[in-house]
Amino acid sequence: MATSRTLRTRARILDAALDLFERQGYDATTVNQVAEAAGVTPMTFFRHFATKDAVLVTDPYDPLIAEAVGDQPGHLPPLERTRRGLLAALGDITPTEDATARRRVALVARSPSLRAAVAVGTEATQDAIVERLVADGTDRLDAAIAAAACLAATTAALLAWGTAPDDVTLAQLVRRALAHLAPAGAPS
Amino acid sequence: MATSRTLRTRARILDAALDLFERQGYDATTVNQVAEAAGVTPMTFFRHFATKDAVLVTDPYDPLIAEAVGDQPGHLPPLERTRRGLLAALGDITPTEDATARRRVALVARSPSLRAAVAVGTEATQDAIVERLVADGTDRLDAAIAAAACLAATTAALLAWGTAPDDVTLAQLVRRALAHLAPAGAPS
DNA sequence: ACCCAGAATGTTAGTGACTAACATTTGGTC
DNA sequence: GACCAAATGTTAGTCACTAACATTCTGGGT
Repeated sequence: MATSRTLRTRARILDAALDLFERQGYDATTVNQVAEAAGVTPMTFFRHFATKDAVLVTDPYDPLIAEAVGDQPGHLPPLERTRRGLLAALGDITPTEDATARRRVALVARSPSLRAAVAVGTEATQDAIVERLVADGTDRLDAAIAAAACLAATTAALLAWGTAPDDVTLAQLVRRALAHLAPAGAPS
Repeated sequence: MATSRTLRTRARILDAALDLFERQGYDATTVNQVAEAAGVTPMTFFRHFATKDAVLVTDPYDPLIAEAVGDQPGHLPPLERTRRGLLAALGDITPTEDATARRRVALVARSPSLRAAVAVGTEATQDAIVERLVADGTDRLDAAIAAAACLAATTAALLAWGTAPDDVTLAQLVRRALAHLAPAGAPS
């Protein structure tokens, strides 16, 4: 298969980008610099990552999250249903698979333009949740409000994790964030 | 004073932009087109609006909101304090001052790139709230979570308002959004 | 009416993210 | 060793945005 070469190139670009972004800042680093450091043409960079920020911002979790929300009891109000769904999907997440996750999040936390990119990505997740709730009869606006609030709290936790001490777990912070949205100091 | 000329030019640019954006879409419209339609140089466009999206996205409400949050009883949990503050600041808002508000919001609701710009703007509001809460002793992460959740719900209401029937009030939707975050079906 | 700062606009030239169309190389297969 | 297709390169362009400098207005004092 031809993917092995692809994967190696992609990894080289990613390494070079992470390195340069950390050393001189995201905004101060051009795609050309990253490409050159990776021994590659700028054009090739964009063939592997659709945008400059795509190197750092990726979230393929949408379908899982929407499913987890749908799995919660349908008689609950949308906010609580979403909250429990997110808790189920992310409450015990452990990004061991990707040791660079924290570096990426730390970079995102530092750059406004990157946080904007995260917001765009989050919107897709929000839409997925909304569609799932609407399918069960929830009013669209109510669903959007619930999803937006829960995801915003979760994102705040994610960004905080980027600059938190090493022994702090992402799952811990997410649980803490969602606990704030629990009905009146209620259980878990 | 020299501002009269400035205001007229700014208004011409704004009118031209709104018109073109509505007719051919935000992303499909270039700054050059807007400038030309306004009888002005692209450079002049940027002297009046720092970015292309600044024509549509502006929110000078940050200090008012932060103050309103600070005015709520300090013994309340941060989420409830923020919620009541936003309610006080926006719960009876009436954008009569600007008849184009709804057109602008409708445009924002249609374009992902514009929603990203809104997210960036909201971040400033969030920071203002967070600083105010932190000044009163709230933990920074808790403050960020509370502000993010409340503002996300509010933004969802704002975007919905853009495409809602004419007799629906922005204040109505904001109150509805924040009601979702009230502790256990509690009062107003 | 005249003049003159200073604001407002224009001009030119450039950077950086991204795209489209087409040419070239590379790696595995028969 | 020739062949096919994926991966990369090349070229040329668009668009948002910026900096430095030149020009034109506009209002206020004489």
